[in-house]
Amino acid sequence: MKPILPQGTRDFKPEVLRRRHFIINTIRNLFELYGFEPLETPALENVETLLGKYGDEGDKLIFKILNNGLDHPSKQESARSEFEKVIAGKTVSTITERALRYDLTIPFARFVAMNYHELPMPFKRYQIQPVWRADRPQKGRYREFYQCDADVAGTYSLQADAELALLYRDVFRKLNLPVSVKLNNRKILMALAELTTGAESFRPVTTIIDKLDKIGIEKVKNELINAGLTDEHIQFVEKYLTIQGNIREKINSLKDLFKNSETGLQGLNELETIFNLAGDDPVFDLDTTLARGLDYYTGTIYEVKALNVKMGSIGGGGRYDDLTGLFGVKGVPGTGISFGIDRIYDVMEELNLFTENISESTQLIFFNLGKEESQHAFSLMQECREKGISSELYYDSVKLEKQFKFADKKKIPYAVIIGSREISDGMVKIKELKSGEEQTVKRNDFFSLLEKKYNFKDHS
RNA sequence: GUGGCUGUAGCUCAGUUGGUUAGAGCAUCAGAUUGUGGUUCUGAGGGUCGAGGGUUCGAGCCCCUUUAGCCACCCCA
Repeated sequence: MKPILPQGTRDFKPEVLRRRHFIINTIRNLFELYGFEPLETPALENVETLLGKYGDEGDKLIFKILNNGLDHPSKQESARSEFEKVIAGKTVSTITERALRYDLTIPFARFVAMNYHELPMPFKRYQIQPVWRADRPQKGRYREFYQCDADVAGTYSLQADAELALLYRDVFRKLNLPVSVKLNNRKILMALAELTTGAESFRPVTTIIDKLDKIGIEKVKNELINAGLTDEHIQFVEKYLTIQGNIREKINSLKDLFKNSETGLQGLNELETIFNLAGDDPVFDLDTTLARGLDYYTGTIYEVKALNVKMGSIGGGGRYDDLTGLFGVKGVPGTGISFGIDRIYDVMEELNLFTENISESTQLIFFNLGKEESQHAFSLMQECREKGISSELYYDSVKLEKQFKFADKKKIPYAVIIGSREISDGMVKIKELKSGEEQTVKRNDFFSLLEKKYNFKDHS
């Protein structure tokens, strides 16, 4: 049979994985620095846990798992009739009762609801795991991809929101990736709906204005007309969308625009508090067009866009005042962000931001020049390993061309050569493979040379 | 779910208006050469042209179906 991957999934080769680990480690270290604790949840959740949490579109994209044992004779009859309901678009627990995780937030909410009384509150957790969506793959979109989430449960404090904004800033600063971290507040969007066609039109109006950067102001206005907004309303929306200036100026203009809306002013005060805490930084921006799709956001919303590259958002998140209500625990607010490391990887690859040494693993390769020679090499290699220097000895005594090529493929920076001549002289030869430069030293001086010239540290 | 583009050697790709035995570079393997050393030279293996059907004397090339990948829409990380 042909070896083949399911659509939208990927194998990660060593050099790719090293780069992914570099991104993940950067994020994880900062999560820890900010006081978040690790959590993992199962790949599988019960279907009911996930359904209805992501809107109608989201429900369609959840991978559902067929129950086992449907072929059992005693079940065949009911399975057949229940399957009719599946065809009709319903989800039936006798056919499917488990599904693959769609994001990390709902499983987190489920976890908090289940463990509320044992957890330190507020609970700050981070989670780095794959999620699955039955979307059609395209650029920057996979059916299996990783999310790195940091969420805070159990506080209304805007300090948490400010921390998350700073976390975004720090991660992308550390990755050397130019981005814009955009913030907005759902309350402002709610006020906008209230001041035009009423609160119930919140969703259609926000989805339309969210498209502004994609389709332009004229098409947005057309769609708003179709949605039933009057000329007066549209004038107001246009004013809102075209507010210019730095963050402070934008907030002031918006305060003026929403002076009659308590909700709007509240959202603006929240944003002001967050920006004051987070401090001035050109990465931050107040983006009035930012809406975000997920239904549960109620306050701050975030989105991260990579600069100078054509790619959807590489991070997003927001505040949700009722995180666990759906699971029966009331009054637990949450706020959180997510990093899409697959897209971050793609962007960094496109911008050539990975440094060469990321893919280095083994630092020293000992060439195998024969039975007796390799015995000397083996014992010196073990000394290297004891000193914490990652090293290996080529297993077979094959021609050097092969051993060089092996070293090249594994991106090993240095080769150690111990041939018969070196043995009889009590010497060791070390060669920097990139430059071809080589140096022969007494075996006793080997480690001091490594330390001095090649900057190897003794980690033992 | 809807639409567009693409599938030729392990990889990147040529392949003329349909015409004999489908090519190149890289990679792989073998040999020669090198002061035991990434070079160079010589040679070899490797293909159901994504799959199935059709048109034709004849299809890698034209038509239909199907599948996979990419891209766009929807939505999103």
